[in-house]
Amino acid sequence: MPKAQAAACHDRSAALAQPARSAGLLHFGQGREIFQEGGDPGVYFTVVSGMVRTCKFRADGRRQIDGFHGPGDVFGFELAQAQSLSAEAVSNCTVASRRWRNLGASGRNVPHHLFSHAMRSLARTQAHALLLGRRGAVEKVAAFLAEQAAQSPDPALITLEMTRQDIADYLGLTIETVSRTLSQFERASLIGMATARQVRLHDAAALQKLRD
Amino acid sequence: MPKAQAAACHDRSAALAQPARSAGLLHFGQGREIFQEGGDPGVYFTVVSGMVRTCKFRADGRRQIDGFHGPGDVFGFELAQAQSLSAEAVSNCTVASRRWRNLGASGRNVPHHLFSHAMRSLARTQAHALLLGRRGAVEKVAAFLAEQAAQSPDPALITLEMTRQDIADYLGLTIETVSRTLSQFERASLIGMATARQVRLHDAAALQKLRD
DNA sequence: CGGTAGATTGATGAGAGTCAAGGGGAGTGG
DNA sequence: CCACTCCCCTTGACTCTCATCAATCTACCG
Repeated sequence: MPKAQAAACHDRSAALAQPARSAGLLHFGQGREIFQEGGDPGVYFTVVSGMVRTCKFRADGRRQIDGFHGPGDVFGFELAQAQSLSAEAVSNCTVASRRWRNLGASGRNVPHHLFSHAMRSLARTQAHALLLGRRGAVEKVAAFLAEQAAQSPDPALITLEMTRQDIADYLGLTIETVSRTLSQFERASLIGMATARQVRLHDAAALQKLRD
Repeated sequence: MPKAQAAACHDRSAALAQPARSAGLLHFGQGREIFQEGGDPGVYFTVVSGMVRTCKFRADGRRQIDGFHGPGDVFGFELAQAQSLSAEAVSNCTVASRRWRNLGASGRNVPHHLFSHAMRSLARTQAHALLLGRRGAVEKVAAFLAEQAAQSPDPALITLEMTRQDIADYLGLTIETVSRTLSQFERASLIGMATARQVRLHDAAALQKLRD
């Protein structure tokens, strides 16, 4: 089965160590697993520093990334659902875990911030579904760059914390297609890449057009 | 532009009539618009009978369907976000509208049922994103059939209320590919189609495997 | 100075999109 | 009751994009 190769690229057995615990904050080294499918549904997390990915593993070993989460972002809400995702550290990162009671159908009210987190997760996931619905690698990669630029301190300079494989699994493409599309953008002078992880947007307007 | 053709297939100008109002319940004829992007964010809806689709229209006229909603399902929560979707009646349907205050950051608690709706919308959207991330028409269509079967009174007999175009826009495929894939399933005796809208699952286990 | 993981590039083929031409089925009107 | 029409669906032929397989290339680290 040819797809087994891709699975090996992000073998989960590589991430087994226990995180350091310090005043409710958890630290994870790059690639470490933060929680896995079927974890404790009574907690959720906030990213303090670094970047986290939430993902789903298929039966055939293929991986699909649900989202990238930077400082301030909340993740792990999905645990309340049957939908179980796992989470891993894209880079060295610190996350804060919070316990909460899922009140079930108890009829009690819910703290506003929890509702707010749910709504933001919903918006994020809808945007992702919209992205995945696009046909064409160009549209997807352009949309991805725009998304990253929006979260960057300097919207013209993106520092990608994730690998090409991560991007591919997020966009529903292969690593080669992502790479080729970025090269294509560079040849067209839409972007410049000092290193593979440093992307400068030369023509944001043109990229905007490519998004759709 | 070749894609303009597809846009004409679901021209929104065809749906302009006002719905009948009766005790908070709204009735919509097939194809009618229930709300459009940028509508009143202070209401959400529950399907009483029939089926509703929520969708997004792109600049080039292409349509992407966010979800299908049957009796009991809640939709329109997205209105609270910048993410605006529109909603249309797939079949003749009745929906109940409810008003709610989006409390913003007021710090007050939120009624539990609202939170519950948000979480279910989140789960639904995540499942859809997972579906769209699949590569291959076979996987997508098989997953779609499984999804429909799960909501059907008889899990072995699906009555599709939506057109092939709806299905295609939901799966990120073309109408031809959806049609061909269903025909392929039928030739393989995985399903049987008395009419184009009546699908009998002959081999649910095999379809399950195709989902991946 | 290797060694390794990540990234790029090329060649090739499978699969989905596109364009185009028919087949029903349901409703309408004669 | 039949003919007509419109819309939806299906099927075929062809094109093109992207996945796949394979070979480097680069940067980083021991």
